Amino acid sequence: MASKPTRLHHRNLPLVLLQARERLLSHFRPILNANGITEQQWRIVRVLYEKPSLEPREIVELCRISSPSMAGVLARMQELGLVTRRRVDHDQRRLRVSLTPRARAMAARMVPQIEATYLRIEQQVGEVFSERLVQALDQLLAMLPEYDSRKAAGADLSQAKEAGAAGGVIDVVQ
Amino acid sequence: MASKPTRLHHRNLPLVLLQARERLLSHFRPILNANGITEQQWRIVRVLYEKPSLEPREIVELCRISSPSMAGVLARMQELGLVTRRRVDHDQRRLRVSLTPRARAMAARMVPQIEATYLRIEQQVGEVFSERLVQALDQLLAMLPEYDSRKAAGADLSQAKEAGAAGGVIDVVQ
DNA sequence: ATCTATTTGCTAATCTATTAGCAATGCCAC
DNA sequence: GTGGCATTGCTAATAGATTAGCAAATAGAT
Repeated sequence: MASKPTRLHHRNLPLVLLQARERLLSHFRPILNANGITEQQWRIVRVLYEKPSLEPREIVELCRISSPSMAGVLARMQELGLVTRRRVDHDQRRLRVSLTPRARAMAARMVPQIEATYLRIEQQVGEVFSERLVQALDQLLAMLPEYDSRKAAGADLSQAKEAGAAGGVIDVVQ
Repeated sequence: MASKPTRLHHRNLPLVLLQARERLLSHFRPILNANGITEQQWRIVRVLYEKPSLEPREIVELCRISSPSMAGVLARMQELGLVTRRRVDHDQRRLRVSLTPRARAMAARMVPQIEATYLRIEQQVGEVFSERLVQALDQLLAMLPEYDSRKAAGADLSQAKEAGAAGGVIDVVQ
């Protein structure tokens, strides 16, 4: 396939994404530190703040935290009095996680600071740019399927096309 | 300060960036696993593959790996026979890190696979989209300065404007 | 020449990611 | 019902991230 290049001609895109994320996080981290919670804990607080309760596998999906990590994170958060965990009656495997009143109060204090930070960032990079960037990232996620390491042979692009069509994706970043 | 919102109106942009990065990495991870190296190790191999040697602080900067992590990563890579470390004569603090021939050979085997994966991804999301996304992320990095937690008061935007002007940044994502 | 301040790489402690695997529960076909 | 099968949450081991801090070496000012 195309003369086997021995040098890399592409930027390290995952690295650029990492750097962009770190740059952004540097603006939010002081707020998290001031409240004594970690990034992952805040992601969980943030999604639980919108709903009365969620199950661990839902939080795993919403916060992009792996299941093995989630076990430890939730245990520590319970230890800190941020969440409660209780079994679901009709299915003893399952679990429901909720914010404690204390965590909910903390989130209410933090939300305005987080929002203010987003506004300050939009002021620096431009609101339009900011919105289009999010849109572009959403499009990437819609067009590029998760790689399934089990089906190594026989590249199947139908999944990508489905995702693209389903999401109503615009041509490009535009 | 616009009336202290108690709900979040912005998408979690760092989370979206994380998800995009993970989605991309899922396509590269099999290559790394097949060669028995981690993401961070590959980032280091990749930059050292282009140059004869680098110093740890340069690698830290290029690979976005924190200095405390770098110590352990380089120690493990030396243990695995991937890199060599030797002191600089005229400055006993400093260090020069190089790839071993074995690591260089491994990189030469991996580069074509990495390149092929980039091409496959570009095929799925569109080459133009891919290039514009990188461009947009570069613009974000140019416009948004690292937050300096030391200067809390007196927001100074001059740094952002300088960076924007210096980089020859286009209006928006476009 | 000496004293101070910075640079460089490192250790320590805690938390999270990744990979593999496992016990318990529930589902479902038979 | 019962035996296969998937789901749910978990543990264990290793690697990295984050925060704080530290010793040695160097550069700069006096």
